[in-house]
Amino acid sequence: MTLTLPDMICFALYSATHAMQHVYKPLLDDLGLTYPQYLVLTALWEQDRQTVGALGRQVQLESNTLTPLLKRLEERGFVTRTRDDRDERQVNITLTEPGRALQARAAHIPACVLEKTGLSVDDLTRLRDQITTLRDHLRGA
Amino acid sequence: MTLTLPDMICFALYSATHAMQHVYKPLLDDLGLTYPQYLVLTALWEQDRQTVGALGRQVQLESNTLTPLLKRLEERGFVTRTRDDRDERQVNITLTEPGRALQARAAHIPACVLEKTGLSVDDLTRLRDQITTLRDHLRGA
DNA sequence: GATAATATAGTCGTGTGCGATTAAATCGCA
DNA sequence: TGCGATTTAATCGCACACGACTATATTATC
Repeated sequence: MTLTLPDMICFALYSATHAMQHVYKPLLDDLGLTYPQYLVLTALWEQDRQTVGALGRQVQLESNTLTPLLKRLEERGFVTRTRDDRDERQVNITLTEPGRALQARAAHIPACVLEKTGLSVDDLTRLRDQITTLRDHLRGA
Repeated sequence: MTLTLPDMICFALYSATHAMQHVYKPLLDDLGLTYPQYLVLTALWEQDRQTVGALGRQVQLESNTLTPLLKRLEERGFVTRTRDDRDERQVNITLTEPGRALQARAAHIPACVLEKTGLSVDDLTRLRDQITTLRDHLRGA
């Protein structure tokens, strides 16, 4: 049995993810951020000073992806990367003042995206929960 | 207002897409295919001999992504790339015999993935339709 | 029939993702 | 205390994605 692309839930996810990033693109361009960089900063705005590993568990990325991304954020002056004194294996990521200031400049983004979805907050919340449940099943949880 | 990652539907999509690709990975490794390559072949199994542009409209990718991907599929002997005689701007992508044979070797994949989702076919169908609707809204349809 | 506009693939540069591996620090346990 | 196992980032190589641009072919307009 072979399904066609429109029948496949994997393709629905794949193409919806790309469409979502396409909506974010112009909004993030104004801040000079890529989409994964925005996700990492969102985690840091919620909780500053996290290790690479802790950030990775939140955004679901490994150090092989995060390390170069974080170096780029450091080059742009949004975060600092410092070895932990107590455990030198770990690297602490801390927001700089410009990095913190981005939060205010990004505050309008969720409403812009919500409007583009054409769905109500309730519908989106339900859909988000279903997608999250699917993801957790796939991850073997 | 700033949402946390678990609240964001964009992150639900993003992380679910990665989890889905993680499930496909070992299944596709057996065939020597990447996930986007599998999507392109799915389109060709449904309808052989398509132009680069037609394939791109189905999998939602541009020629800058498709051309190198299709060259790799050609190198592996799964497709041929030939300029159209009537319109030399277009390149026709055609399955080879090994490329067609892959369809049978991939036939078990949908059932394997379905099982990993832990959801019923009905639930998945409903979820797929909701995600597709969201995608089409985001694309401005 | 010449030429501007459009369509189609392709090229290039940047930034992810990720499997495999490495280097260094810490931990566990005899 | 010493030493193997584990943890943590980082490195490397490959394959997407995609914006910007290019080259060529076709179409439209006069």
